[in-house]
Amino acid sequence: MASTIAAPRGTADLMPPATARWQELEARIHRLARRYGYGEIRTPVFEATELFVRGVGETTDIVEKEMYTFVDRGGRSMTLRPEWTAPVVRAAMQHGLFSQGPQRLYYIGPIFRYERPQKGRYRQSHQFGIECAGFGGPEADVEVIALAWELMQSYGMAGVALHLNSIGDEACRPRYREALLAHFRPHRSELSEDSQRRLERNPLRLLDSKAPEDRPFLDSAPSFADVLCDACRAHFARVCGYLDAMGIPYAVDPRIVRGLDYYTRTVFEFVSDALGAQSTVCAGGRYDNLVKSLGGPDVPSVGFALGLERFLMILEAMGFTGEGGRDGIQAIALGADARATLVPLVARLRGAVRSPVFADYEDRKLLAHLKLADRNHARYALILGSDELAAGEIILRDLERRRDERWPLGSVEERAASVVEEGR
RNA sequence: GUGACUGUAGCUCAGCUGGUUAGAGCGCUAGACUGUGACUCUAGAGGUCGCGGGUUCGACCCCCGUCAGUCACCCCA
Repeated sequence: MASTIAAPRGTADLMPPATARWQELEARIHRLARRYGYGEIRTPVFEATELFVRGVGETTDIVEKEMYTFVDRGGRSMTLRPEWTAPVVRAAMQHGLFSQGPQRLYYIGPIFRYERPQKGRYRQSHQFGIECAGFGGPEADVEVIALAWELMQSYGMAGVALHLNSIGDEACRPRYREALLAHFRPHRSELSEDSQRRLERNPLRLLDSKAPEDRPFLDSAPSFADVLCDACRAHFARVCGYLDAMGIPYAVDPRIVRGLDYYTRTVFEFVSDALGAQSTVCAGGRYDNLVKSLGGPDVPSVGFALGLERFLMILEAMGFTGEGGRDGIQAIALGADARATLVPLVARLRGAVRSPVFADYEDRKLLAHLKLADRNHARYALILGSDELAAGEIILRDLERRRDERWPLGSVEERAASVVEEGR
C-alpha cells in the first residue's frame, strides 16, 4: 500500500531469497554452456523493428500484436527484444562471425512481449538459449537437445518430457500445407472459430488446437511424416537414432509445429507437468534459412530457448530452495570503543574469509545483536565488548553448536579463515 | 484482445442478512534477561478496507466504472 507506483503489469521485482535461486541457476548455466564449447553473446535490449518483422515473421502473433515498439527521437522504429535468435544472427552477421566458420553461442537475459499475464507468462521474462550455427547435419540438432537435457538432469528433474517432430523444408512443407488444406476445407464450418481463422493464416497451427470440436478432424489429419521429402526424412531418422544411442528419451509428436516462421526440419519442446497451461519450458529447432533471409550467407543453424521463470517454477515445485544452512560471521561490537576496533577488523576479515561477514553498527544489547545474527543465518558470531577489548581478546561463538572460544585479537583473521572454511 | 474469480496491516487471512472505536496469526520494535540467539510472556508501532462515483440516516459489506492480481482462452519460453 505504501507506494502509489507499482511495477508494470506482467513484470516482477526479484529480491532475496528468490535472487539466490536465480544466481544458482545462472551460474550452472554458464558452466554448462562453457563445457559444451559455447561462448556468451550479449546484444542490445532493443533493436530496429524491421529485424523482428523479417526474422520472426510478419504474420506471427509476436510481430502482429505482442511487440513493445516505440519511435525514438530520431524517428526510427525500435522494438524491445521479443526473442533472441534474430538479434543473435544480426550481431553475428554484423561482425562477420559466419565467415569465421561454425559458431556456438549462448545468451541469457530478458525478453519482452505485450501479453496478458498468466501462470508462466509475463511481459518481461528471461530466457537462456543457445544457437549452433554452421552445421547442417543431425549431430548439431542432437548436441543442442543434449545440452538442454543435461541441464534438467543436473537437477534430477522429473516430469519433463521431450517432444520431437520434423516440419520439413522448403521442398516438402508446401506439400504438407496443401494436404492439410485439402483435409480441413471440406469441414470448415464444423471447426472452432479459432481454427477457421487458422485455416487461412497458418494451417500448421491448426494441429495444436485444444478445441474439442476440432478433435475428430485433428485425429484424422494427414501426418507430416507421410509427406516429408527423402532428405528431411533421413535427417529426422538420424536425429532419433542419435537420441536413442545417447539414452535421451523422447516422443515423436506430430502436433508440434512452433510459432515462429523460421523453423525447418527438426522442432522440439520440453514439456513439464508442473507448469499449468503454459507447459513448455524449453523449445527450439532448426532454422536453416533464417541467416540467408536476413541477408547473410547460407548458414544452417539449430538452437533452443528456455524460459527461466518456468524452469524455476519447476524447481520450486521440486522443493529446491537454493539456500544452504548457516554461513558466515556476524561481527558484534558492544559500545563505541569496541566498534572503533571492530570496524577495521571486519574489513580485514572480509579479505581473509570467503563466507559473508555481517556487521551492525547500532548500539544494541548483545541479545538484539544475536537476533540479527540469526536472521542473517550466520554460523558464527564474533563478539567484542569492553571486557574483551581490555583483555585483548574476542569471543567466537558457534551459533549452531552453541559453543564459545576466546581468541587473541591479533589472530582473528587467521583463525577465522581456518575455522570458517572448515565449517567446524 | 476475450472470459472467470479475487483486491482489508509488510505477509496469510477473519469481519455474521449494510449499524457507527476494523481484528487475529506471523513478521517488525522494545522489555522480561546491566553482556549470550532459535522457545516463552508482555507491550508497542503499523490500515485513505485497491481507486473513483452511486444507493442509503449509515457502506469493508450493495450497484456502476476503473486499476491491479490470479487462472484459463488466443499464443508462447
